[in-house]
Amino acid sequence: MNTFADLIRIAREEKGFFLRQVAASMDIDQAIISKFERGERKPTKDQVERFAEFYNLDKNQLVTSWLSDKLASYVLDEENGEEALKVAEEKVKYLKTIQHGK
Amino acid sequence: MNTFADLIRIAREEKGFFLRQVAASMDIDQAIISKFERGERKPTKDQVERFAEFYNLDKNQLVTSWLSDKLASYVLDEENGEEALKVAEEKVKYLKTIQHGK
DNA sequence: AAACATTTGACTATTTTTGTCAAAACAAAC
DNA sequence: GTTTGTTTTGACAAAAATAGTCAAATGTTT
Repeated sequence: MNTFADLIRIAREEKGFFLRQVAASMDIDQAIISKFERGERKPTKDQVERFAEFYNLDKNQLVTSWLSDKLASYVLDEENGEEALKVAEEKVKYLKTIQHGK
Repeated sequence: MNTFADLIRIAREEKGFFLRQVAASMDIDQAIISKFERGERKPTKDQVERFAEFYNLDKNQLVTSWLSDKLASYVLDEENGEEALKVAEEKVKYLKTIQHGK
């Protein structure tokens, strides 16, 4: 259950990069990357995919981590958050059957 | 597994109101309510709560329906949507334990 | 304290979401 | 088939949320 923030920070430290270097390579302001690594800001999906490529991380895993972070923070202060997440799963399953069988 | 749209449309029809009447009572443009009832637009949380009051519906149930709609449509076209919803549940549970024990 | 890395915060830009309005579409009655 | 009444559509404006930029502040090592 890793956060996106932890995953990219650990990946960077393992490779021994400085923020400045990653920022230059990926063409993203280093202040923003710093915020990504502390979960203060959420990247776009495109950026997530580029991080996966840059650090050679599994793309699906990283996207799932990022997306679940967003969902969790989105519903965290909602009284019905957990219940809504469960119901949403059912709705997604249902909606997908419709899409397929259209 | 009802959508917010269905719930408020059915509630209105049961009470025999016209959009115009609901719009006037709730001070929301009737075009928007029409879109709410077809799921074309999502109301704010405040509006959801006002709908619950206006139609005498269970507030928690209506909010959950609305929130799960939003989550479902949010992840519907994401490859990792369903998995992310599950992971998000775990993250929410975890984050709440932290909040409590702070 | 010098040199270098990271974090913070104020500000702007961009994107997404919401609101307004008038006209178009639909339906029933006559 | 036109009048009356309801709902839907779509173009546009307003507001809110999210993302990006930059310089200064903070932290760390030597």
